[in-house]
Amino acid sequence: MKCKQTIRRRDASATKAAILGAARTLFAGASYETVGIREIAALAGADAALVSRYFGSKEELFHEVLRDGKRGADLLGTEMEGLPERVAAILMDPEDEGKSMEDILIFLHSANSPLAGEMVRDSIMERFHGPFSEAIGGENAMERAKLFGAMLLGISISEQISGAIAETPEMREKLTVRIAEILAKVIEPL
Amino acid sequence: MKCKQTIRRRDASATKAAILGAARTLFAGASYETVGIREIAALAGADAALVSRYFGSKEELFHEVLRDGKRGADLLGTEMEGLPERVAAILMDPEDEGKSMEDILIFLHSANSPLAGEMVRDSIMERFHGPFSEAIGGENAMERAKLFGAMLLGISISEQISGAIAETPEMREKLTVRIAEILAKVIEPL
DNA sequence: ACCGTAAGTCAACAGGTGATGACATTTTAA
DNA sequence: TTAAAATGTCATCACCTGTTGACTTACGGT
Repeated sequence: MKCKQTIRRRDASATKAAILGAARTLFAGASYETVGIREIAALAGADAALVSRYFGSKEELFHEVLRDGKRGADLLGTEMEGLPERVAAILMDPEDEGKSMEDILIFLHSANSPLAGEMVRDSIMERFHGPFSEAIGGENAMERAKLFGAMLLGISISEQISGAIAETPEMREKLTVRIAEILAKVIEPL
Repeated sequence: MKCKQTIRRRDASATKAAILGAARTLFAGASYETVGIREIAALAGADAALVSRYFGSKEELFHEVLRDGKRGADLLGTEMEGLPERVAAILMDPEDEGKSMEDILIFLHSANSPLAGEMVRDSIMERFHGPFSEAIGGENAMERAKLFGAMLLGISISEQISGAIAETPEMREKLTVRIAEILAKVIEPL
């Protein structure tokens, strides 16, 4: 009697979504080569064979994860007024745990992968640096956008690695203000 | 007639050093699992078997690479006067190509590895955040040191991924000043 | 010059990877 | 109800990984 506990009813699109979500989560935590198909399938509660079946290959699955991500502008908003404060608040939100910055973490972990690297670098340009430098506008917008991205990246990955920088709520508040100031300085025209 | 071009004379300590150097270079560019022993050996101009033989295992080799790295304080100096300017100059130096920040890149790429992650996180604390927060001193030194590290990390990895932010020498100069200002603000007491 | 030992090479291993095709089961439609 | 289509499972493949042992080659002391 073979009977594996199937949580959800047979539903191709639902399992496909579950796999995509699991892949997103895992790729945010480690590089393209480190994350295995079986691992993704396990987290999604599906069979490993379905990953290849539904997405064609691991590489295409990863591509789909990238396509599925939010654009930087969607996350941060295009309204420049109060942007540093908004972003700082997201970065320091203890509930968030880097979920808002998931795309950035995915970028980071696989940007140097021999197989997925080029894909990632294109995606960074198209989905982040591009729209964001447009939102900033003015002279040297791209340079300032890249610097801004570098800050987000640094803080996000640092928190993922070493845990939250701020431990107490008061410290968090102070740091939020500080980071907002820094980000404002980053965007400031050169 | 088996005759492989042996560049250097037979010298165990020299090959060991070559392997260590190659490993350092490659681990700065990709994660612990992504970099293969055969790849390391090829770059070092040695046989793959020697890697395991001389270092015991890939894990121990990686450990050695970490131990071999400079301490953050060595690289940046403990003299606080003019530190932001100095660091900014290193970050924007087009000749450097992230070589000074190699340790940081190594940290970054393998910090989330299931096998090497813990090792790396310990190393970050011991070799970077620790001495650096001591050098900064004052209240909330650790928090400011972590934020400082996050900036270095973000800029280094961003440059490695997308190439240099500044393309012209003038732009580079402007950005160096800007980054120095930012770093100064980061260190500033909370 | 020779021989022992250090240094390097090669082939093979066990285990893990992504991928695939045959099979089993559930769902849907007639 | 029953057959066909859709969905999920399993066993297996070829390849790649880190590691090891047996082998060959080169060096240095006598």
